[in-house]
Amino acid sequence: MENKLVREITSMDVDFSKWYTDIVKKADLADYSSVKGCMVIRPYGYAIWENMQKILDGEFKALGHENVYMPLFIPESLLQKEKDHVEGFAPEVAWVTMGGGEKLAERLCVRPTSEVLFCEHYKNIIQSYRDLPKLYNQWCSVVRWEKTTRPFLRTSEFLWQEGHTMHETEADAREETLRMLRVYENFYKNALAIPSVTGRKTEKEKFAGAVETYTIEPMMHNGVALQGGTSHYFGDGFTRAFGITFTDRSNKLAYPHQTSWGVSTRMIGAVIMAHGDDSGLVLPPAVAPIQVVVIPIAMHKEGVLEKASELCEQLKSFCRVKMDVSDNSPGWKFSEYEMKGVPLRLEIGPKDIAQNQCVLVRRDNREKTVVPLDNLRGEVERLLREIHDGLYQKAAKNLGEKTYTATTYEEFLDIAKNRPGFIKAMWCGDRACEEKIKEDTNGVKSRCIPFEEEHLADTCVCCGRKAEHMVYWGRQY
RNA sequence: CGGGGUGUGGCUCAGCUUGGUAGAGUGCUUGGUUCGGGACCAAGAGGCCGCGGGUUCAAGUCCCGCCACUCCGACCA
Repeated sequence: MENKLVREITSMDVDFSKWYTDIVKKADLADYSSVKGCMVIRPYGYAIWENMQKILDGEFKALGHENVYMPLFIPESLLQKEKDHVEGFAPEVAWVTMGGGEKLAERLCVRPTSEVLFCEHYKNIIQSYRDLPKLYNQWCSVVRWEKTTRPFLRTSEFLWQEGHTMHETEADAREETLRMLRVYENFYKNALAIPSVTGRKTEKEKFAGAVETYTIEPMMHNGVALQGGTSHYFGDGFTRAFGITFTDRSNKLAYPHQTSWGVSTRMIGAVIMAHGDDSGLVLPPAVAPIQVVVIPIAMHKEGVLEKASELCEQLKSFCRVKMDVSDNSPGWKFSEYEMKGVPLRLEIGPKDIAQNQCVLVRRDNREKTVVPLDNLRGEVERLLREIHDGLYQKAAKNLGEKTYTATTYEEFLDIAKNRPGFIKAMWCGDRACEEKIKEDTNGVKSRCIPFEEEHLADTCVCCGRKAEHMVYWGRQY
């Protein structure tokens, strides 16, 4: 990478946190608001979210899911129907106690997640096995009263989707749980160009009320993990608590098996921290609001604007494009769109026009390609694909290089202290070891038990007893 | 929730030690010249100095309280 061209952005090696918030602000993704812990998502940031939504929504629907909308408020009595669930969420919910100037008979919480609302509704509409599966999803915002917040990564209110499904059998529900995890994993890979470690959460880390929680854990540039999406299998715990029954194929009453799964605007944070550099944001083409920015050079010269507009029209037929005809100098524009992470820049000036060509510059590595105009579409499509692949490979390399193996506790503590990243190590299955590790390392937690475990040793890295599983460990946002 | 830091035109900050007319750079507006890596000239607009109290003839500056943001921990998607 050349010297950074944007002075205002703090270098990521100097202060990664500052670098992150600088990008959020300088790339016009979000702004602070007067509501503590809440942010304004600005048009450029929201456009990224809309692209993410569009792709995921299509995947959900292709698998038979239907979108619905549930209420914002949950009566206290409803939230309390499932014991583990309420214990998990109660500490971080916001309560409404007044309405129209009068104290409410029962206070309402602002939804932190909507399991109980879906259950209440499913109770009314499920009678027979013929009504199953029920595959609902909603796009909405939820509120969790966080103590410390950071734009996109952790805000008091955030946008997300939550899928809630009901199934006839445990096997169906378990299959759905894993199916949706795969949807997330593929989305991270194919749309966000972010590789991740996936697997099952330990008892200690799983969702409040779930039987199993599966997770996708991408690694950020600095080696810190971000819980990127989760998919839960609930068994029939909620359906029993809510009295949701159906008549099964043998004419007996049965409880359906349930799942839920969600991803949030946190994914924007993941994109920033997985791909960004000292010049700003770097967006994967699939979700970039602008995929190609057209910069006319020497706009006042005859024919330049006309040619640039013509190219713009041509590009519009197959990608998202913007032309900047503002009065700023070309150099200013180069920096501006690098800061905003636009994957490809197209420069067109008098010299190019004379030779019937233009210059394409990649955001990720600043590589310039001179392209004959006859071949513009092919080259743009090729470069966008290569940028995606390049970003994925770079992130995969980072994940590989920052994943360590520990077979002794000394080794484990040494890595945890000195090398940011994931640690693969054996574990006995005892929660006490997770707690001890977290305490001894000042914050390293189990990320997940991967689907394909390696046999690294016979004994738990922490206590020395017989090992049950291989676990990925790491710090998280 | 504990510990630190910071709040002054849109943004980045100086001024505070030692109280005495509100500053710079950048951005913005208008006009002109420029244009292949953050161009230049000229003229303008823009400030309850985070909020509230106090001390003083006089507070951006000193004292007390609060709030917000931010970093490091604890907690959590």
